[in-house]
Amino acid sequence: MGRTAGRSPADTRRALLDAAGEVIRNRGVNASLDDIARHAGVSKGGLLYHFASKDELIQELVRSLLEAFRADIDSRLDPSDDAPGRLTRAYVRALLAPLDDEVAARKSIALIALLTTIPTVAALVTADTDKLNAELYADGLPRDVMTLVTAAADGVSSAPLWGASVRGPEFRTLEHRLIQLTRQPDLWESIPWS
Amino acid sequence: MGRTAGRSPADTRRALLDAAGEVIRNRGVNASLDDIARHAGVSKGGLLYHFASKDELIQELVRSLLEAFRADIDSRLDPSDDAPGRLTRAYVRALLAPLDDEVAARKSIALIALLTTIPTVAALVTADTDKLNAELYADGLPRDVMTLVTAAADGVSSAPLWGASVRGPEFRTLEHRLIQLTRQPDLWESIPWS
DNA sequence: TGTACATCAGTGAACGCGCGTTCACTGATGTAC
DNA sequence: TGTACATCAGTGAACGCGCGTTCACTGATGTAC
Repeated sequence: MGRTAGRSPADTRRALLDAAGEVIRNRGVNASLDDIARHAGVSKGGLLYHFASKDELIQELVRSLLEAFRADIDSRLDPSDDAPGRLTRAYVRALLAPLDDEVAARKSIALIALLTTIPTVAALVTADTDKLNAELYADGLPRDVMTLVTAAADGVSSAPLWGASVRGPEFRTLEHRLIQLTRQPDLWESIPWS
Repeated sequence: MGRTAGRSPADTRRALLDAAGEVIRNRGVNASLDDIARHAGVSKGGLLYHFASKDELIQELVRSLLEAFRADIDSRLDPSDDAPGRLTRAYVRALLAPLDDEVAARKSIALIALLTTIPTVAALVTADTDKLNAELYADGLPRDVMTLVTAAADGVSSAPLWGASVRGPEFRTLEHRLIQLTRQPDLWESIPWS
C-alpha cells in the first residue's frame, strides 16, 4: 500500500480532490499545490503522483463536481412523481435547499462558477449545462413557466456569489410557489396579463 | 504631459482600468500586469505609476464596475414612474437587457463575480449588494413578489456564467411578465395557491 | 515458512520560469525671471 | 522672448520570490519459488 498507512490510493485521490475544492474555495484559483497537498495530508510530490499536473487536478475536480451536482438533482427526483415537470421540481429543490445543507454538491456551485474562469473548464461546464437545459426543456412544462421557474432558482442559488443572504423565510415561500407552478402551470398561464 | 502624446493622465488611467477588465475577463484573475499594461499601450512601469500595486488596480477596477452597474440601473429608472416598485423595474431592465448591449456595465457582471474570488474584493461587493438589497426591500412591493422578480432577474443574468444562452424569445416574454408583476403585484398575490 | 525481487504509493530536495515590484533614468510640459 | 529649473508621466532593465514540475530515492506490500 505504500508509505501512507490507513488509507487506500483511491481514498488519497478522493481526499486530494476534496482538499482542492476546499482550498480553492478559500484561497482562489491560484491556491498552491503545496497548500492543497498539505490539506490532504500528502506531500506535493504525492499529489503529482495522482494528478500529473495542476490542470489535470482541476479538470478532475470539475468533473467530480458536475457529477455530484447532477447526482444531487437526481437524488431529489420523486420516484412516485411522473407528471410533467418532475425534473424541474428536482432542480428547484436542489438549488433552493438550505445552504447549510450537509450535501457538498450545493456548496460547490459557487466553486464551479469560480473555476469557469479557466477556458478548458468553461468548455466542460458549458457542455454539461447544455445537456441539462435540453432535458429541462423536454420536461413537459410550458416553456415560459419552465423559464421562469429555473431562472428564479438560478437567481437564488447565485446570490451567495454576491454576498447576499438567502436565509429569509421569503425564500422558503418562493420554493413552495415555484414547485406549485410546475404542478399547475395554468396558475401562471391563466394570469390575466393586461 | 509626459512621454505619452495625445492623452491625459486621466485618460491613461481609464484606459488601464478598461484594459484590466478586458484582459482579466479573457485570461482570468492571474492575468499579468504586463499583459494589461500592453493592452492599454503603456509599459508595466507606467501602470504601476498609476496604481501602486496589482491589488490597488483590482480594487479600483471593482469600484468602477460597481459604480457603472449602479449607474446602469439608475439610468433605467423611469422619471415619469413613481409607483411602488420603480427601482425593481429598473433592476429587471438592467439585468435582462440584451446581452449584446453596448453598455459595458452589463458585460461586467460576470467579471465582478469572477473577481469576488479575492477576499478584499468580496468585502467590497458584499457591502454594495447589501445596500442595493436594502433599497429593493424598501421599494414598496410585497416582499414575496420582489423576491420572485429579483431572483428571476438574477438567474437570467447569471446564466452566461454557466455557458447558457439567454437569447431565446422566452426571455423577452419573461422580462415583460416580471415588469407587469411589479406593476400589479396582485396578479401574483391573488393566485389561488392550493 | 522464509527469502529475493518487483511494484506501488509515495517523499522531499532542487530547478527554472513567470510575474509583481523596485529603481535609476528620461523626455515633454509648466513656471519663474 | 529666451533660458533654467522643477515636475509630471512615464520607460525598461533588474531583482527576488513563489510555485509548478522533475527527479532520485524509499519503505511498505504483493508475488514467485
